[in-house]
Amino acid sequence: MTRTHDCSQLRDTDIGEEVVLMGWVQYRRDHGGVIFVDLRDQRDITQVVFNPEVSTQVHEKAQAIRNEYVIGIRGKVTARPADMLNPKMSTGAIEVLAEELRIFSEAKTPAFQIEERIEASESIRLKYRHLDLRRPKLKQNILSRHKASMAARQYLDSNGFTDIETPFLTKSTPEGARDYLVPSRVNQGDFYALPQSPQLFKQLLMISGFDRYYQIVRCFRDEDLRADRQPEFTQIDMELSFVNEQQVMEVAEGLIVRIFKDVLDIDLVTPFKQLTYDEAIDRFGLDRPDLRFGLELCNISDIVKDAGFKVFADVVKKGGLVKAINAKGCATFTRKQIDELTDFAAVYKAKGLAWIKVKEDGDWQSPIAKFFTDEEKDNMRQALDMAPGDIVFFVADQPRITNEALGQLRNELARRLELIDDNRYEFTWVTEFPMFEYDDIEKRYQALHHPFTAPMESDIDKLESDPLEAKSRAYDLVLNGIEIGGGSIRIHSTDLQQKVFTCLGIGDEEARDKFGFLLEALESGTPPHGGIAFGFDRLVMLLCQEDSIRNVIAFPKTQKATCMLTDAPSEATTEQLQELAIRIAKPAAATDSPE
RNA sequence: GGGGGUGUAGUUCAGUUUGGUUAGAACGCUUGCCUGUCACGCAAGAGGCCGCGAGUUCGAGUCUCGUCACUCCCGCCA
Repeated sequence: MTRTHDCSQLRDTDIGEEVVLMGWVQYRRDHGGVIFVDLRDQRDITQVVFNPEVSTQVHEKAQAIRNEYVIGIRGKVTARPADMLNPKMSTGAIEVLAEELRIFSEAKTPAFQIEERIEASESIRLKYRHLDLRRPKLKQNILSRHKASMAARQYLDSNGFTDIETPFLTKSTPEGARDYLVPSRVNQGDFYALPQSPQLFKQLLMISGFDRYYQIVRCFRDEDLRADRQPEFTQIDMELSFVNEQQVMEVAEGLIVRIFKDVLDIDLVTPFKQLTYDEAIDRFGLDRPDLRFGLELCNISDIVKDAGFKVFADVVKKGGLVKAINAKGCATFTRKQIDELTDFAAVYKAKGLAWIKVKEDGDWQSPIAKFFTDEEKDNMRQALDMAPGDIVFFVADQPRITNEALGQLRNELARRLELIDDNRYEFTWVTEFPMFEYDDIEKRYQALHHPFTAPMESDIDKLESDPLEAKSRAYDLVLNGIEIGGGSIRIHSTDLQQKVFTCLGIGDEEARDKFGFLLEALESGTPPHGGIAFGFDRLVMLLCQEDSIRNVIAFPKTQKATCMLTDAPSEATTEQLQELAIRIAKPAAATDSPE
């Protein structure tokens, strides 16, 4: 028996033809006489009919069929009776009258039904991933992912990029995320690290003279998971020589345009918007603004710096920020809703959420209204465009907290007020990031992007004089409030690289030890270069309108980084550990021996 | 590491507020009937460690404490 067609192909033009179809049984409908089977394969569903008038033997055999059995049938394509067409099926004009049946494989009753409309909990779906992948949504997501991947490869190939693989077993780096370690048997006691990204290798490739590199590559970070974070994830990674920021962004935009065209048939308009980091923070509070709605933040620090309301005035005096959002027409918010929003802001460390409702007569209803002079009120009214029916929310705190809390509140308000159009795609670049931020816990500067990002030329002097003011040549691409990619122009001189290491508190010795190979390579003739990496899973998630990257990864991990299908990770055998010279020393609390 | 949510039949859930005697529904499953269904229909039936462990109580799915799993978020992570 040889398959002649798949379950998506047959139409009324095929009537009379003898065909062989193979697939899974979606439904069996036994009418006592005639039996209908909806036969499903990857591509679609075709109805098969077992009629005792055609063959009593085959009909009898078909009675044993159950859902998810894998069968093959040979038969004639026939027209359905005129009033029995099924317009819901692409193959609904025909059916195949079975003359021969093979049951390739029986199937246990599945843990959940292979149907879109049937809900199943995430843990069940993960445990039986092979079944979930049979269902339309997940299957479509995986196919979209493939389309996106093919679009990227074709675009990059036709733009002169070379796909070059880089090692997975590589060297641990001190900056950035926690590494996944792999013990070395040949070199007992030593460990490889799985790459957090191929960053250094792609820079080395530029130094090698491959002037346009790309890779769709797995990356590994041993950090806690989120809906949009898995321990292993995929990047579209690229690097170019002899380019500046604008050139990288242009190529990257072309890539995104191509992917949206091929996957969704959407024509995006380029160039994308560009915001500086400072402007993004000022207007939206976050470095990944969602531009699908307004509700911009307003800095009223100057207006309230001398106000009788000490909470505001003191914050400004200590170098903090007072900012506000006007939720137009939302003065109807109840006390309960305001409390919920206050709790929401508290998650981001805001100590409070002040508010002012503007009543219909223009008067303010607010616990804090009495603290302001008429002039301050007028200024606020003007700055915030306050009209009857509005409610304004305020956060006063250190700049970071004010911006983060109010920026997140902005997103939350938009969700609650349903201001977000799910079918819109608002891209923006965010540029001119700071080089460093200060880590209060480790008492040192940390690279906002990574240690190989070049500073803006005009800011090189600030590396020593005022590191926090130095801006970098980094850029992020943000789509609907989600960072989907980021990159930078890199440092291509040893001197500058060493200066940046110094800022980061990486001494000469440590630099030689950890990055010696890079410093060595930089001295061997390095082209100016830069690149970008896209979070492929996140991108596909957005293309598929999913809210978790687990739904676009064939075999994802749980929030505790386990695989419910294979039960990984699991213990190693004593022999394995001996070969690696590893002894397990779990904390005493983990043993369950009685006291 | 911290906070929230969920956990009851194969699956999705109700029941938990206010403890009470036999834990329900839908879908699925099994069997029988049915020659035009397409989420077929009709009839009958099977199916429960109420996540796990302690405790309170005459009595716990329900209350308390602990614990485990899944999930969302903060921290962490670009």
